[in-house]
Amino acid sequence: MYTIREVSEMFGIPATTLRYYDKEGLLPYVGRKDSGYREFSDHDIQMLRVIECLKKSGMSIKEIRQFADWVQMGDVSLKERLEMFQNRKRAVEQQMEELKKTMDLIDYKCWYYETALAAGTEAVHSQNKSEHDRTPECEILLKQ
Amino acid sequence: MYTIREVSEMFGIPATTLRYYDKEGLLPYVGRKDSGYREFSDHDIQMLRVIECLKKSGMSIKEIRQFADWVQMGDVSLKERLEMFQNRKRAVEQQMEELKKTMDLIDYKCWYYETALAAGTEAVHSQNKSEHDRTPECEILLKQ
DNA sequence: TATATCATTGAAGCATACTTTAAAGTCAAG
DNA sequence: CTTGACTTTAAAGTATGCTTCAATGATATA
Repeated sequence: MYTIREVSEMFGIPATTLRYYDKEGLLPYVGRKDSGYREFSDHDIQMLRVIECLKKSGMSIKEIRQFADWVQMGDVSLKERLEMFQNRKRAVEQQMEELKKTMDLIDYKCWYYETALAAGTEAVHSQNKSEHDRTPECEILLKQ
Repeated sequence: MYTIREVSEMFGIPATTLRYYDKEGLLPYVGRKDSGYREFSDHDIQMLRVIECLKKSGMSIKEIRQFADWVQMGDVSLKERLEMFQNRKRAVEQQMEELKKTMDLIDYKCWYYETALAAGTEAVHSQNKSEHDRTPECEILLKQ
């Protein structure tokens, strides 16, 4: 069993945020001591790991709450939960594709500014179009 | 030259958002007709592509505005702009690593719910720990 | 047992990135 | 030359995800 502060430090999430998640129904199994203090179990730690994962996959608090509700419903919601993770898989695959394209443009811009800096002026990229003959992929990049 | 509507449809960005970007200083070169209507040039289209890229790399409007300011300053800011894109490169590399870890947990959860659904109950994953002997990577996943 | 640190709550506040509204002017087809 | 669709603005509003506040109670250590 862990205090809210221990969990906070474990995840690098502010205690206020953990209380917010609890209030929003994302942590339905967090227990309480007689004093009213929250008691986080290993199960709650697991749940938090999944919450972090779902957040990184692009889900909103509301959508994660739906998942938490399904968890509470037990085996009747197994299908929904499977479908949710399958959808998340697709979403993350798309995000990865997007990031690759983003990286391509960034790589081009790094090259663009490296050569411009070496030349002392950005004009090297507009004055003679011949550079594109040497690096045709840049044109493709800029057209996408 | 393009109207705001044409650019909006070109990028799938609402015209209101384009006006917002303009107001925030992200599109410093957008011209105007005599009527006051915005005129987007190919240069502005390029800028928008870069803005989209920087957004996807995790930059805020404020930070992108800084970049737009550097662009306006000309060659004196070449170093800053190069460093910015180099930083973006690192940021996107980190995001990719994060996404991979996220995907690992999602893949585990897909397997978890596929087998649970096949068994008709989630209990297959708690009743006999022997499953972990067959799939030790799952333990690693859950511990990370 | 004092006291510093930690926890609780509901409610209000905040930052970001838009989005909507309202009133007014422009454009283009018939 | 009208009419309907498009554009302009400033300002207010919205959604999301926290974060802060203020008042109050719990815990731990010297």
